[in-house]
Amino acid sequence: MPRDTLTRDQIVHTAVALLDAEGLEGLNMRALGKRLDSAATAVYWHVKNKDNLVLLATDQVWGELELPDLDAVDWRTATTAMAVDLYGMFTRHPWLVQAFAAHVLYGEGKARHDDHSLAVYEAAGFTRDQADQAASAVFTYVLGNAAGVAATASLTRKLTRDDTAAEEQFQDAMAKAQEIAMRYPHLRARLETPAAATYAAAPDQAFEVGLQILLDGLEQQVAA
Amino acid sequence: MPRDTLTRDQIVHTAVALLDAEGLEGLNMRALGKRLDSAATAVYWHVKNKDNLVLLATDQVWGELELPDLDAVDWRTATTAMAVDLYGMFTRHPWLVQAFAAHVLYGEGKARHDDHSLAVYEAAGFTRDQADQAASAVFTYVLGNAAGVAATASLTRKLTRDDTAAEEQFQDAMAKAQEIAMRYPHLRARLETPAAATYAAAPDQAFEVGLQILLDGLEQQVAA
DNA sequence: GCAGTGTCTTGCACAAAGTTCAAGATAGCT
DNA sequence: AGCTATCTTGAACTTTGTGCAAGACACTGC
Repeated sequence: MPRDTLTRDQIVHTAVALLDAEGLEGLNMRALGKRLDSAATAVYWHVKNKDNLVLLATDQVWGELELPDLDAVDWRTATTAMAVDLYGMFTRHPWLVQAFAAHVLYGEGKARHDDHSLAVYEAAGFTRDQADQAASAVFTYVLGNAAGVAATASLTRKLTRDDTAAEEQFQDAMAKAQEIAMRYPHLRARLETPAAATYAAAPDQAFEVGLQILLDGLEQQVAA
Repeated sequence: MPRDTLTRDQIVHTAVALLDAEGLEGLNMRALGKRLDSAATAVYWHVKNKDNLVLLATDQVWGELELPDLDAVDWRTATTAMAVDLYGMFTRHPWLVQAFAAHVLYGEGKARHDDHSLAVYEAAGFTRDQADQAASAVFTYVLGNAAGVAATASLTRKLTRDDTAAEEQFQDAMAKAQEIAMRYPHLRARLETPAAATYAAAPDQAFEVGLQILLDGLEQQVAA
């Protein structure tokens, strides 16, 4: 064993931690080096470049997912569990969404997840095309939700860090948003009612309800 | 009129063009300056910073959307049209997705769109909460689809530009992806059949079918 | 016509960040 | 003990965002 040498695994792990804490634009090689107690450039021996590092981090994170037992539960329970789990992954690692929008990321983790999805749908009586469609639609829906979460996370990070200037900029944006919303009748109605905080304030709940609606649609399809 | 001065509008327009052509990471102030035939830093007189510029570009692009006449068509036709239009916007400007995942973007354009969505659903008999939920779910679904499109667009750009190194890297990734897929039975089955090109090759079609499924779910909800 | 002022543009410069490279350090092998 | 393969380091180059001071231009009032 060479002295106290870096590992690719250790680097990826640290990168994930950094990404979680600082977001995609907060990841930089020098900061990573500092966390690893090594020169920034030492990383380049183990990893081709930054893009590649993000890709490895993505693969790593997919490993967190648990796949439900196919025989133990009905398909809606199973797909709901998978979708919620996926959503959780994105929530824990908001930078993932940006990574997904920026590069085509297909690796072991996604393959494992997709395969299991397809298995669930096919076991439930979906044709192969229907299963494809269902898996794709659900993943897409989760990803879309995750984008909202990621945006919010980025904002939150900015606000908790340099509360000096960012705070008032935020207040400004909020005020402007409100002013805009007031000019549109349906949005206005929502602002003017106590129950205003419906879905905007509870993205997780909106996600789950929407998911069930989507699954309703899928169920209807397979029943026909 | 001062000589040949820059306009904020002109800058934003050019920025959109550059973003469309080069993607989010292809937008830089010096390139923008070159397109505008001015110094890169001249932009800073009209725009606070790069983030702000992207935000303005986003607003600009929302203006492209057409809103269907509420009385002319039934709600499914209307929402389908809106969703497809939205999807088109994301397809034409893939960088939008990344922008949406990176910042909370709420402006005139989104407000206008949201308001009209809500109007459609409420006119169709959805309760207010149901309308909220429906609008959110559909937008989210479109955004998720757009993420896939954006990723592909970024890849395509990379491939058409420096075909030298990127090409073989791409082939490499494809080969690896295939190798992975072969280890998972359901994915493998899809690779081994002529009909393999189902949804992976036709994202637009998958989008529309999935959208209808989601709308089925929503319809069921309002009928109950 | 001319000085003055407000509006915009430019060039310079700096800092942050990705990446390369040559040189150094270390562990194991002979 | 020396050689080599494996890593680490520091310096350096490049790209990119952005601040700043100085300049250029048009329009005003005299």
